[in-house]
Amino acid sequence: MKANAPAPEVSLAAPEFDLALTLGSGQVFHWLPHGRGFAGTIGQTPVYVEQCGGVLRTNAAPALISRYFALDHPLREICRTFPDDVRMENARAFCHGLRIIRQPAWECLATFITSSMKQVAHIAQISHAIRRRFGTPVHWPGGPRLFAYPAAARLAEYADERSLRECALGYRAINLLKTARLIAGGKVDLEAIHTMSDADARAELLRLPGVGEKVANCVLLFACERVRAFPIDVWIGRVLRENYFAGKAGVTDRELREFSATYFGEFGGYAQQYLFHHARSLRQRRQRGAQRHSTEEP
DNA sequence: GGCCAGGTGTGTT
DNA sequence: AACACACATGGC
Repeated sequence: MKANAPAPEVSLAAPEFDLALTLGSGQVFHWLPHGRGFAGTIGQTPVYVEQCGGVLRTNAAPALISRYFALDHPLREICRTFPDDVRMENARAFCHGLRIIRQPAWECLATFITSSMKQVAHIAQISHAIRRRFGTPVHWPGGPRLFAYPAAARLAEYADERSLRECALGYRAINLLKTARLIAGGKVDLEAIHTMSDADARAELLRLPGVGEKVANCVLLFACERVRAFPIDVWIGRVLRENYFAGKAGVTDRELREFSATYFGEFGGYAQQYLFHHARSLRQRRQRGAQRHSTEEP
């Protein structure tokens, strides 16, 4: 485990940041625990990064690290914009230091196309399977083999539905393949959405097979800096219904969308991520508690 | 072994 | 616009 962790060559200040929390919050899926930190890729670059208090140590360029982990986001001010209610306050306290990172758009899009009706752990498995099979191996000297996420053009050329199903994509395989072809063929320009309005960028993403409201919002939030984008999945749906609609029956998806678009403010995407991670962590805690309880029985 | 998972596409009222 | 339903796979 500790073998092959490179001597971190660079340090950079990272106040108001929790690396492990950020990487474990379900916005990115390929980072692996390594040495005292994590190993992964940022685009084509193999990266090792570890946190020691308010400092990050890494073998990569500080500018690359700083941009990817969004260390420039004014996190304290962002959290101040959250609405003042009990659930939000608990999530904010629990997620102190969690940042919305800047992922490469294609790998974010592709990963979330594979995410529907999948648990977080399984999304990570699929990401690694696709990287191993179609991605470029990269590594630092003496380090473990890491794989960059294959570009859309690479999947369009080398993958087919069968090989993607072998990566455990199931029925999502054809969607990823068709989307890769649309982007590789220039029918949809992922770069162009960065300069569009939120609404236009969302509409453009919705043209892609396997991309609905939820996945489009994930891409806008995690790859396009649209910090207001508010993905609503089963977890967030439950949080909203239970905490902001008093568990009332018959609340429609449309009502949830309209409520969340305004109530959580200009950094709604951040609020959403805090609520999401908090809710998932609470369940894990409950499950471990229940497990411990059941194993206490004779 | 049934239930659930960071949903989407399709077809029907 | 709202709803029902199918869709693969793995963890618990």
